Amino acid sequence: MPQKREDMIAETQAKLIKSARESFAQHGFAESCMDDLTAEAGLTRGALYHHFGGKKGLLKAVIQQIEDEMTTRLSAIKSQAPTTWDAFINGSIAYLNMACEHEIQRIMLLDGPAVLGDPSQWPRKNCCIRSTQLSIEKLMEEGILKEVDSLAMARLINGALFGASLWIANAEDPHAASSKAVDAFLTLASGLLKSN
Amino acid sequence: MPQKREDMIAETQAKLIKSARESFAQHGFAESCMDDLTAEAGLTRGALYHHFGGKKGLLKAVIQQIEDEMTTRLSAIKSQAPTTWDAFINGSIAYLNMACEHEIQRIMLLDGPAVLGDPSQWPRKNCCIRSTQLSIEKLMEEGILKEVDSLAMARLINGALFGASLWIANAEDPHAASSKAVDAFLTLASGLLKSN
DNA sequence: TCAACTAACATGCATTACGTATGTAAAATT
DNA sequence: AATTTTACATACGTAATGCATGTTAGTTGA
Repeated sequence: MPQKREDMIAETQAKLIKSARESFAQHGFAESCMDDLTAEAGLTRGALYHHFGGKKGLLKAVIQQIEDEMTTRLSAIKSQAPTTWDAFINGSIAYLNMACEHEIQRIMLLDGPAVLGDPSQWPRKNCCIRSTQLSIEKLMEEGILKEVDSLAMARLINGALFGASLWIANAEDPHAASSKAVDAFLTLASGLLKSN
Repeated sequence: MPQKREDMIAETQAKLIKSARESFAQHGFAESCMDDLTAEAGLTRGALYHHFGGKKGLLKAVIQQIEDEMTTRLSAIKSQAPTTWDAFINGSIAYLNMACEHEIQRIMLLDGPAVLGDPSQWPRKNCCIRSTQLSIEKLMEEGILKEVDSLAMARLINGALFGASLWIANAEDPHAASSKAVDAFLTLASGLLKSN
């Protein structure tokens, strides 16, 4: 029985993205070879060029997938928090932890910006920053936070967590570093509160 | 008259670094071609491999030079500040502004970490982070700041400023964005103060 | 249902950039 | 002055990219 075209396409793309994700995470974008990567998926470079237009296009697709997963994980955590402030803090810590994961750090935080530029101009427009921004706006509406530009603050905070994650991932004792980073972040975040 | 060998070497290396700096800043590391780059310096790839061992080695040298310049600029600004807190704030804002400069953003903040990994393990060990860390330690000694891990906090802060710089550099109105970022940063930094 | 078409890939080739091995000339050493 | 070192240039092999061109399988219209 002949296979549906749509399904074949989706399957092919999924295989390529999966392969690319593994290769990019393991070797980095620059050192990943398209021949190896596609062979791993049981395909050739022809399929890659057809569906994604090239290596950068494939990276975009991989990033899109990872961003979707991060968004899902983040919103699950934030939705469990009792207060908006807790959601903000727990979400931030969750983001910090995710940023320490090798795959995310390598693809999303190192290669992504270097190859594709400013994350806010990516396909999914970097939903992690948006998530932070929305928390901040909600907290300001609730009158808990000082008045600031929410986007600017979200950028600062996400950047801070990224900086910390780079440190943690390369520390001799990542666990200890992580705990210090969380402490420091809580201190820093207290600057946002009207009263503390 | 024969030229001193040491001087010739220094001159050759300086020419290569200068060329590389321009090329890396303009085209990015990955898109920079070693043949073009060395030709621009009036040399060939042979000289490059001899002195720097390869493309990454040259990037290291370029980063080293830029870091030295940033350190000089930063310490000049910090030394003019009347108080330790002012030095910290002015230094941070100066770092933010430098991070918006195209050359620094491209080479130090995007390509550098992607190609060479964690900045704290670079030749100059990222003196900008150290500078921030020293300010924080001094402020804690003066009893102005809450007690935190100074290195963790320095990482958070430098990361925050980097995140903001990426935003500013890609904003429609960079000037307005910069001013918002500075405001937001001052708010955030107030979290460090014991009393505010 | 069968012909015409389209799209999903594979294959082959040209280009280009990298890295190294070797060559050479000038300076340093003896 | 002879020898050795070293700062480069040159030449070549290799590998990865991107495109141009196949080929085969699905899809569509009569």
